[in-house]
Amino acid sequence: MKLFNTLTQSLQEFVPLDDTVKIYVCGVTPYDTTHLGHAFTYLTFDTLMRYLEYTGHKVKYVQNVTDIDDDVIRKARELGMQWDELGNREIERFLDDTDSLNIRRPDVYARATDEIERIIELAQALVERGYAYVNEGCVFYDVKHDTEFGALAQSIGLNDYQSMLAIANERGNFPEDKRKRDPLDFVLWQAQAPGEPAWESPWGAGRPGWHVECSSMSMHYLGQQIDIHGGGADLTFPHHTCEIAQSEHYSGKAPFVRTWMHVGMVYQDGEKMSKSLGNLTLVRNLLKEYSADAIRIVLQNHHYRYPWECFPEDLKIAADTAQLFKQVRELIGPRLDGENTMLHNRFIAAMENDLNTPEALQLLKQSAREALDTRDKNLGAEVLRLTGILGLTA
RNA sequence: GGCGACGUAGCCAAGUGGUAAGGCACGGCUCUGCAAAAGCUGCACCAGCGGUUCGAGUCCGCUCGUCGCCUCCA
Repeated sequence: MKLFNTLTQSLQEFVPLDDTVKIYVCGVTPYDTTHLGHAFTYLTFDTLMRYLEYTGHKVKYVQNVTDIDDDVIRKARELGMQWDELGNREIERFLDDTDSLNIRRPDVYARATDEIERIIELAQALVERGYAYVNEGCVFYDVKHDTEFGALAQSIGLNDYQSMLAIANERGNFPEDKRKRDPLDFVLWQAQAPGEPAWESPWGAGRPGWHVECSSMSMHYLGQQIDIHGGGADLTFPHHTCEIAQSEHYSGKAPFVRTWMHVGMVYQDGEKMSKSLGNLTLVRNLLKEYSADAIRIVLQNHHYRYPWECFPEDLKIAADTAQLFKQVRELIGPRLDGENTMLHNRFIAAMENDLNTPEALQLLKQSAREALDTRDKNLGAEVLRLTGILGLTA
């Protein structure tokens, strides 16, 4: 199978390190509802996992939830809730929403707050090795000390350390700057602010920074080098760039991740769907009108790497496609006895080409129509078997 | 500003050097008592200019336009 690696900006033959494929995907910060963009990201990895299993791989899939973070604390205050109360509620909602879309849960759903001890250990090790420093109860990653910092950022156009530094300096208006040696430095551990939740550490009470939890959890649950690390394209920089720096200088092993996969953003009203703009299509609202299959089809009709906008018409078309597969089911019945090698091979070829689900679905739609026209039960059975790999339930 | 991506019919979109898929919308036809549904059918100077080539939507350069990233973000 060929997958596009963001780091090298090229399609590469995917070969797992050992007999279990290790996948880590950055999850949500649980302070708001699940929208179509989240669904696109997590459906992509659901589909990948199903396909890898179909082709005979064992898969271990870890997804994190950053349940302690500035946004969670802020939103909880706005709502007059405890931060963990809000987090628990939103985690439940997120899992409900993705369950409703028939997105399989990861093997490990890991919380940042369960990771505190190991995060501290990681931060401490980076201090000892000179990649991080302590100031006023905070620990910062020392970007200047790390000559390799930014390779992933470079892949999306931030060409080198110097330019990142120059840009950051231009806008040096961050309150943290006084405690940091360099504006690009990022927090591994931050000292407790009044009224905020905190954990004990060698540097006093505090809580983890944003990027460090994923390094820690990925290495803890999957090992120091993994096959695939994924997430939304907006995480490429700084989040994943920082993860590489932390992880590789902690473990002394590179690459931390063999294939970086980034999912394109979903748009609404011509702009990126985002919580701050409020232009959201919520999964739970869509589910009132459309089936899980229809929503999966809308998403899988787009290749995971490219941004797209969802129009109401696309949902109707997807609903028709879902209906088409149901008609095939009526023709075939519950047992899938026949097969069609030609369709099977073309489907596999599409999926092997960087998980090209739009092409795969196109093949299935054409074949479904043909099977209904000619009452070809072998072809129909093959269609249903393959829609099953895509996680459809017709 | 730096860097990156993209620009194919009204809309979505395939296409990775060899006569431009498909879908939606729209028009015509068939079938219908009418309509719907269904079926058939029609519908593209590939943003512009230049270059490489026997041949370019596809490769190279420039121009124009749209968008993204640059410590909120799936």
